[in-house]
Amino acid sequence: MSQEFDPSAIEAKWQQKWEEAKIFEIDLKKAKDPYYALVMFPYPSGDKLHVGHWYNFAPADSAARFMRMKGNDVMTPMGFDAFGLPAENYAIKSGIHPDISTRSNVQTMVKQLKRMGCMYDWSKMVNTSTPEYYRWTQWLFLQMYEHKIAYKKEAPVNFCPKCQTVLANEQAQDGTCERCGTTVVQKNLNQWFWKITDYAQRLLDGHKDLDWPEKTKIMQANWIGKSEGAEITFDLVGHAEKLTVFTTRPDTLFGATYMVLAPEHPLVEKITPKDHWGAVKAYRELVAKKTELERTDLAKVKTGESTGAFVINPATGEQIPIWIADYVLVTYGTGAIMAVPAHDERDFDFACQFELPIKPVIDPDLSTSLFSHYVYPQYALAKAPGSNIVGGENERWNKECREDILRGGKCWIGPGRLINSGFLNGMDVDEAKKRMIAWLEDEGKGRAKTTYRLRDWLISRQRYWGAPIPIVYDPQGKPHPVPEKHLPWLLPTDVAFKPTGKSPLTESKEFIERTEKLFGKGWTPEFDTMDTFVCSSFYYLMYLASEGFGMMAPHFSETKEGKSEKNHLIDPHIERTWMPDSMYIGGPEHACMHLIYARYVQMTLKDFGFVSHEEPFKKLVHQGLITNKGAKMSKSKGNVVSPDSFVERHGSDAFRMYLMFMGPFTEGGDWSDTGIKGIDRFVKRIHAMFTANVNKKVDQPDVMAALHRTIKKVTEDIEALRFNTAISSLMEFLNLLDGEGGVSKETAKTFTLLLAPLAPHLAEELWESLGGKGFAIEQQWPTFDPALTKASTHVIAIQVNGKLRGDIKVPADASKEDVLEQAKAHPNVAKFLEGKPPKKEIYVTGKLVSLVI
RNA sequence: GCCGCUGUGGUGAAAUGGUAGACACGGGGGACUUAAAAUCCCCUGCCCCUUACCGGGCAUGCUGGUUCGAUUCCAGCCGGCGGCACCA
Repeated sequence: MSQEFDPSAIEAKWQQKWEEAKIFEIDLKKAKDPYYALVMFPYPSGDKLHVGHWYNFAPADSAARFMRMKGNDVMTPMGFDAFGLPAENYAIKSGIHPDISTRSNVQTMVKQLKRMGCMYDWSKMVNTSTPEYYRWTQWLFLQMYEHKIAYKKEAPVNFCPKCQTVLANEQAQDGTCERCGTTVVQKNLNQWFWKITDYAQRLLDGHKDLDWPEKTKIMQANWIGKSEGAEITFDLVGHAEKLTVFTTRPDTLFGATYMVLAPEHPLVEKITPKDHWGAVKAYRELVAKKTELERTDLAKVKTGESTGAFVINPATGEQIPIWIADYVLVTYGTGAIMAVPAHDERDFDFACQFELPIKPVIDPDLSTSLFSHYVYPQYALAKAPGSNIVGGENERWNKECREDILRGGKCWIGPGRLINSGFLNGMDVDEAKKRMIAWLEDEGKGRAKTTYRLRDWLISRQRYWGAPIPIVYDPQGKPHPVPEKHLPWLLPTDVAFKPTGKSPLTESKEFIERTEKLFGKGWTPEFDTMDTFVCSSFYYLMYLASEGFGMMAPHFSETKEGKSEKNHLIDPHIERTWMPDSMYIGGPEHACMHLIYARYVQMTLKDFGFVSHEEPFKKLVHQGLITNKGAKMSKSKGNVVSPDSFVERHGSDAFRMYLMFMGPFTEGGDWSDTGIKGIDRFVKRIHAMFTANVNKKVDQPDVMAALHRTIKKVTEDIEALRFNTAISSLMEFLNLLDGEGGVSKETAKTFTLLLAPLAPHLAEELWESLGGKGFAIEQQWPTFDPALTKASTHVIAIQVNGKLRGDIKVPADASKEDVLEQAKAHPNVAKFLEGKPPKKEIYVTGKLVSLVI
């Protein structure tokens, strides 16, 4: 019957034909309907491509092929995020230079990717570790420097004393070194930052125009962490200096009974009197020794120390004590808080621990009078109308509070009305916030203030395998940018990979000599390299920067005719045509890193005038995660599944269809190869049907109706990336043809085109054998005739009181009356009607009758 | 703790207010074969009635609600996954 079917041979044949015809190479300037289909570029790991990559790339390719057949000029590029730690760690272990291992990994992965048969435009490939690429990473740094976005300040790094290396946060996760288990220490280094915080509001505002998963936008919004509140200034007792705090609850100022500074706060030394200094210093040292994990452990008891200093609460005029405690973070707000223990859980815990006064200022009970006989149900405090709990009663109050903790009491953080709060009394929380801010502004003691959790981007890495920061220091240590004409500022190669505790580039003689030769004696280069997230923050532009600009034009850094010409990243016309990217597909793990950095860099480039759009990625989709035995695939767990043997056995078409058929693209799942057989059979049956059984002149009307329904379903499903159901509807149609014993040539060709995005090689082979002209991928996507999708008869389900009691077959144009009549006449239905007329009769056209008795 | 997602046969799943389990895998039975593989055909959620046909009941994590009708919408609870986590 069917001739020998050899997917490997077919796939190799068509991959070669596609390449020879260069049909996937896009002329960026001539595109009329540009569609930029982008996937997150991979890291060229020694693990090669695994099924997770396939699960990302293959369906993305199917979607891109579909868009091409719909008539778009589709550009879908591929590249490598090639700088980074794994190659360097491998070099430390093996002595093999990262450039060599990276190039070899890239080569292997390109080969594997080509075996997939995706329609990548390889002429536009990028590799972030090549000088042609990283000259632009450095150019970006210079732009940031010129626009005062790049700045230097001291910041701690994780350092492993045993390995003598700086560790990324992910490598130091539970406070110990990932590799040797040694306790990680914090070291302060002078490092480069990019001011991303200036863009916090724009990063939030931009979300509204993005077709992104809501989940991802929420994650970013939480990461940016906008808080609105007030900054309040407190006068210190006996000092000229003032203490400023940030609070989201200015309404509770009357309830602020003490202050807390972060242990690292600079005022601590100035305000602590001698008799408290010993204890304060000891506490600071204790905190400094704690690991990040110990410090952020929520289960632990709160610790702290009194400074012996006081401030004046501007609302009450009372003196309140200043403490230091490590539950206050020096990195957020002003590094200091006003503590309102009655209405903040952390302050409440702390106050109970150290017996500090707790003064309620919010009455949670909105339904009863302001002067209810107790303040909180939890506290069960007797309270006379109008009395002030704190005044003169601190001792008793604390005692009862502590008893209450033993009973599981808590503070009140919800809404309510203000009490014990002078001019705020009786107001609700929102109103009181506004009134308090207005009062503070009038008094010159505070103002409305918005704070973000987002921190500036630390881009310095004390690592070798990254783009060198293009900065040199004069003999006085003042930084100067490396002029653009010296880009790429090459990564030196005379470096051994033995960790010394310093940035590896400090070992390079060539690097230091080069700097002195160009800039003068005593000048030194910046020895740190850039975070790899910098490299990946603009790579989507570099794919487009191929003609006369960007990567292919290093000469652009030269001056022409003595004029100083500005370096441009990208041809403005191409940028306007192709950006923002039409579809971006990649993993959700990048929600708060790459996907924020790329948006930020795009915004800065727009501000500098190099691009025309504020947002790089208009539509974003996350593919699901493929796990193995419930765990994320990783080399260290030894559970990485290689696609190669499956591809060899079943072919790329079958393997990619299997991945798509497994379930919804965005959901992923646990890896299992049971079921690949089903797709294997499907592929073989398709081949048999459309080579040996194209034996009909015309197809029956019901076959034609099914065909048009299939076109409709497959079109809508691929558009929505529902590849699993697209494939199952093709299976259903093939099952129907099997029943018919054959198919017409016209229908065979249409089916072949429907298959083309999903099984591209097989589709080409069938297209050729059916006598189609050109490539299948170059054909118009089939359209359906809505009139033909309609069936001539309907099966109507009949429900009595919501339960299915039978069904009837009626012509599609049957009237409601006829259908109801027939439904009631159905013997099993009549049995349940018991001869009585139904109370209610509902007819859903073409589908169902519902009778109520 | 907070935020988000998720829960359906032995398995992957489908159906987003209208016949729950499409399409597959696996399993059982049969055909072909010396045999196996491959291929093809039939059966396959659980329970009850029945020789059989025809029927009936239960079932989408749990408990309620809205509706003629709920896997789908609403409320509360339980389990799983992911993110953030002393952010004032």
